[in-house]
Amino acid sequence: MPKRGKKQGGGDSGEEPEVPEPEAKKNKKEGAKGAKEKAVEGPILYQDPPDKLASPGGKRYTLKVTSWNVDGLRAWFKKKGLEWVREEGPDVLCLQETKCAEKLLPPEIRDMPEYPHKYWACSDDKEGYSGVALLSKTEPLNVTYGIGEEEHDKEGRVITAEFPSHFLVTAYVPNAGRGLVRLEYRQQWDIAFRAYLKGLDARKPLILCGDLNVAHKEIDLKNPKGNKKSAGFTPQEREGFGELLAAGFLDTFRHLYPDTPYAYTFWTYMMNARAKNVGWRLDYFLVSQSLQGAVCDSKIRNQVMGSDHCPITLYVAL
Amino acid sequence: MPKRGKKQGGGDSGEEPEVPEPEAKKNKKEGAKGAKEKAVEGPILYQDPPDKLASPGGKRYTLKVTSWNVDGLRAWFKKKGLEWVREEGPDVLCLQETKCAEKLLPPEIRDMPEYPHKYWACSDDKEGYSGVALLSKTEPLNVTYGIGEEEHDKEGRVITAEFPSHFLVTAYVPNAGRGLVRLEYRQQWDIAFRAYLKGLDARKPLILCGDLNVAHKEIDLKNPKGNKKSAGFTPQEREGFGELLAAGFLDTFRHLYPDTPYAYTFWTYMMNARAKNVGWRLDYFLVSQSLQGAVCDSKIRNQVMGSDHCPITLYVAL
DNA sequence: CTTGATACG
DNA sequence: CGTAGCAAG
Repeated sequence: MPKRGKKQGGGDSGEEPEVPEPEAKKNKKEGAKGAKEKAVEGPILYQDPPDKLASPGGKRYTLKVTSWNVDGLRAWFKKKGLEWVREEGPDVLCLQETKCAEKLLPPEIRDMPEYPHKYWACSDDKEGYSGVALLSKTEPLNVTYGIGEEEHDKEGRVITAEFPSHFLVTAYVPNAGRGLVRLEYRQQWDIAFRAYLKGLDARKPLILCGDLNVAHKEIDLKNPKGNKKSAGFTPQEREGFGELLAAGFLDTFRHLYPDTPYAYTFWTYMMNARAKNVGWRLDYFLVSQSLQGAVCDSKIRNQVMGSDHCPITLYVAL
Repeated sequence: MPKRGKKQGGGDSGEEPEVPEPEAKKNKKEGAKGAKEKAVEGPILYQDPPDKLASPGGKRYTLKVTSWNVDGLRAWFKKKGLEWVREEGPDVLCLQETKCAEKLLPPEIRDMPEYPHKYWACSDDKEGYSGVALLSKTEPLNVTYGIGEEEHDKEGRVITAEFPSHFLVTAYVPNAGRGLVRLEYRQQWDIAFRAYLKGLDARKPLILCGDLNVAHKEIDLKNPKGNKKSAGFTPQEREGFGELLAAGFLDTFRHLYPDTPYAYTFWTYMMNARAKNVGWRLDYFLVSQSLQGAVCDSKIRNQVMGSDHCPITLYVAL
């Protein structure tokens, strides 16, 4: 294999073969030029609708959670990610792929007064790998790290905060890797993680957020055809996600917007994918079935820069 | 030892204890304020005098050579180093620390028409380490790589070009390393390299240029007191240089400017050393004694940016 | 501090 | 492409 080839051949995330798009004219075009057959289409963008702040039952939200895979907290911080968070003002902020030991955190976030309660997890072995964080305005009753299984808890991937009415879990699910080198492990993870969540759900309603590293259905990524063997869209990972839903959880965004395409939360930095909206929906808010009626909105802040993922925000009326 | 301390304690290059400087007022100061005892002195800069284009005997130069440790050719290229070279227009350009395999060279330099004759050396083992280059307007009679000793020729440190009237050797001498871990090897190198140069010199006059990784005397670095145990200013390295001169070579800059202080060619990127001119003279043009009368000038282009070393230029009338 | 190689995504 | 760590200077 080449050491640093520009292209790797088929299958990589972000590739976009020239498949004609069915709804090509839905979005903005340059002007109303008489479009010939091979007219150059603008990229198919996605505009998140205005936030709904009340539940279907008319109850105003009582909890706002933002989740963001920051792809390196220190770089994200330099790119003003935290300033956007201040404007968004969630009650709880969950971050994934922080890639930063606690002692190396920028003081501005380590000491951030808006979130007096901060919890950091990082990889035991590899410095600068993985890592998640949970910052809260109110103090949780209890906070735990990992999923209670030795072999899955070495990489700082899960934090669980217990609140009076619910659990909040943030996760950075293992990537299956280039060449799917870690797909087997990922399947083990999916089983263990699902069992963990079921256990929590049996005790209290649960909100799960984070980078689940899977696009569930074809609608959840730009190029499903070319990515059936890519990490994040293998049948195994998609089925894992299906089983999670079957275990009693709701994909809040897809529940509210069952047929909305082009709504992605991740774009590879390569090939200018983000400008072309060649993306994947990898970041989710899942909630216990019992919370279905409490969900006000599930947002994708896809205009917000600072990482190869965008932030997502959930409003719930608990 | 700390993993990433800001300071390492004494001995590192670039450190500047507050020794009162004898000629503190030689150079430009802010204004003519009545200077109190602890007045803040501006840094002691160095201004290279105008180029002398003729030899003491009145002969105009026939060869102009520029040498530059570029500290990574690709980064240097992005910083427009080559544009300065085009203005300088030497007949031969010698580069050290290219850190670049030939196949990864920027095409603009790989194909540069001004220098039809280009020679590249790089480290056999470690990619992106060491490496030198020699580019010439005229074609050498012969070009060789290394010094003819297996154990010293694995790191792409020497290129020798034979011209009708002289040899031109460019070298990147091994750094003795933090904690002097490679000082022993450096001493072996010095012996072997000196023998190599003597062999050439017995055949034809010789010009040696490059990063010799030693500051010869106290005048050749800003902080001699604090660096007696630092790589580049140990007694062993300084004596090695002395023996090279004793073998029949002339330090052209020091020959022309025997008492000029603050003339440096390297400044660590750390601690803002270059702005304060806390530097070292590590880059040299040495010539065979027989060429003494041919030397027109030996310049230090210390205003030129693009690396932690500045370029140097030699004019000779051969 | 800055370069480049490497791992990972 | 971009973020980390690392080795080297």
